[in-house]
Amino acid sequence: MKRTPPKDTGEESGGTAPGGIQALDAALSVLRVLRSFDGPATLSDIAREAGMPPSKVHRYLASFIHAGLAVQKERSGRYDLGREAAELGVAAISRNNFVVRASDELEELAATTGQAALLAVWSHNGPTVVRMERGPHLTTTSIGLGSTFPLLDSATGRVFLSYLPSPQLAGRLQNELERAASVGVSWPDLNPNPESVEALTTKIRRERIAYVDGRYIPGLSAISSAITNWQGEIEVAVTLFGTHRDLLQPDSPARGALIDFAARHSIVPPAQLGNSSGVPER
Amino acid sequence: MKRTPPKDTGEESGGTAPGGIQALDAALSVLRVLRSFDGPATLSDIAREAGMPPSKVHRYLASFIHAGLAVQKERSGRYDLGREAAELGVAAISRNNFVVRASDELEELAATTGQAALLAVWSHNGPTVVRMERGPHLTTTSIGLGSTFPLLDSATGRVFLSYLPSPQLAGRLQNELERAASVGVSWPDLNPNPESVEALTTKIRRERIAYVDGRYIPGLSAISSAITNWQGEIEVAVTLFGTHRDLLQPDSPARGALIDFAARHSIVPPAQLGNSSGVPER
DNA sequence: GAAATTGATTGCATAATACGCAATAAGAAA
DNA sequence: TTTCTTATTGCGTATTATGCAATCAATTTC
Repeated sequence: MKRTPPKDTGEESGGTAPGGIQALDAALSVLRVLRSFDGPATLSDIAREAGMPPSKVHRYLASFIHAGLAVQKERSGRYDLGREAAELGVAAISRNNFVVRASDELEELAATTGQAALLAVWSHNGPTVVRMERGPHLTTTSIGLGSTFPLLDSATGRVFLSYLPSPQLAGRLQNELERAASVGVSWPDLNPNPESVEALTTKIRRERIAYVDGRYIPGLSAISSAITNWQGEIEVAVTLFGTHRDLLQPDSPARGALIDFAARHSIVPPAQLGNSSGVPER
Repeated sequence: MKRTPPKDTGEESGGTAPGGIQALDAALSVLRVLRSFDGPATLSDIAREAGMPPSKVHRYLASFIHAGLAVQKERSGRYDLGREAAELGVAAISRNNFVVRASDELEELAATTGQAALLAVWSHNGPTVVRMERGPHLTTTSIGLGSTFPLLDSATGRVFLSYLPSPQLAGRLQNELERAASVGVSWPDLNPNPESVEALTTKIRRERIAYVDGRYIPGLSAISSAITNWQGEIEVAVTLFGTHRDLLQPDSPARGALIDFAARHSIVPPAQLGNSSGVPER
């Protein structure tokens, strides 16, 4: 009796793990499906979404229930995440440090993109560099640990501009807008007024990438992306910079790698918890 | 060649699930072991704790890594919980009605009290921040999503100290008591010994408010209260914090608002169902 | 209320793979 | 550089996960 061949549909969990256990891979894809529902789900819903026969899914769910990761509601018969899922997750949250985890892989990001890379967090002085990898080509730069950036005139600053709640930004943004207006500065993609700032930040959040069309530091190009938490707030900005303007091209490999890096280090919010849009109210 | 018979040692995960999948049961017991470490662990540590051969555990970990539930640190080779575990946890928390309802009104609490506000749930690493509102005045803080707190030296920790059953607290409390005693630390309202802890927790449960007389973080004051379920067990701690020490005054409006908030989000246990005092047996 | 339909759960034969064990590779210590 | 320790991988086979059908349970229809 032949087993059905593996489905060729693009599975987000990406099929089987080399050196892993196939049954476990399949089971974990079921757990992921269970997680992706907004709330309790029927066996047939789960099986349909997982692309598996209900009897197979039922056995996986039996084990998840036994382990406390899932529960079956008595009245409706629906399955939901169990207490152990919360405990596992909160343990993971308590061990998650966005800066440390991004730092662990920053060297590799710099190496594969061929750019210098930095991490910045928000501080009293604005976006502040907390970690930096020089990468293969960077020779000299004044940017180093502790460097800060303006909000409007740097890729990193624009990322914070796009994700921080207004109260945190207010004074600093106001100062920069006034300064730019008083010396008649504007950018191809930004005029120093609130409407233009709003349009730019909407674009940055949509595209998950920021840059400055023009130059912050002569001879340097930079792109930046946000690592966000489950409230949709920015935790760290990841920035690539180097001397080649092709870094700014929409199809540059580094750009894709950066967006991917930031996404891999972000924790996506579920629909219900707080900000359903994933973006702080502005 | 016979497979080794199942270990007769009392496995907390309770062996195999009727109607489940044995490999999955075993793998999930490994995941539970990984969770139980305070941080990254070596393969041999995990295998020893799980009572399994390292090669078997390695294969399970390969699948967990593939699914994003675990990561292996490049430098140390140690294994830790991954991003998918965190996202699973956030999803599971978002199905906890106590957390969801408190989250829905957290922003308002922060606004009306003028303080930053946070929600913390218990994890293996202690009280862990799962939700946070910065409020009108907080600009920078090292407290963020995923932050954990000590039991004795934080308002949030003291709330959990007052409501969690002793077995859950035992190791962590013991460590903190020993550490405080060894460096000669004490607080105006707490000496590092069990009797003093008992008196403090009784007071906290009576008043439904906890704070630290002294400072956990210099310049920050915090008060915390428990949201409890129908069995009188703590589900979430709600904490207000800010830079003004008047937050700690017994007549401060924020204090009253916090106690009211927690009470409104708690379920009063029915008097006829056991614990009429609403306190878990200690 | 009975019959039909739908969804959940379980039994069973067997194809598939999880497993133990040993070998190999990689990393750390001397 | 050598030795020791830990992590990872190969492989034969014993074990079990699986597909399919049957059974059970719940819901819907008449």
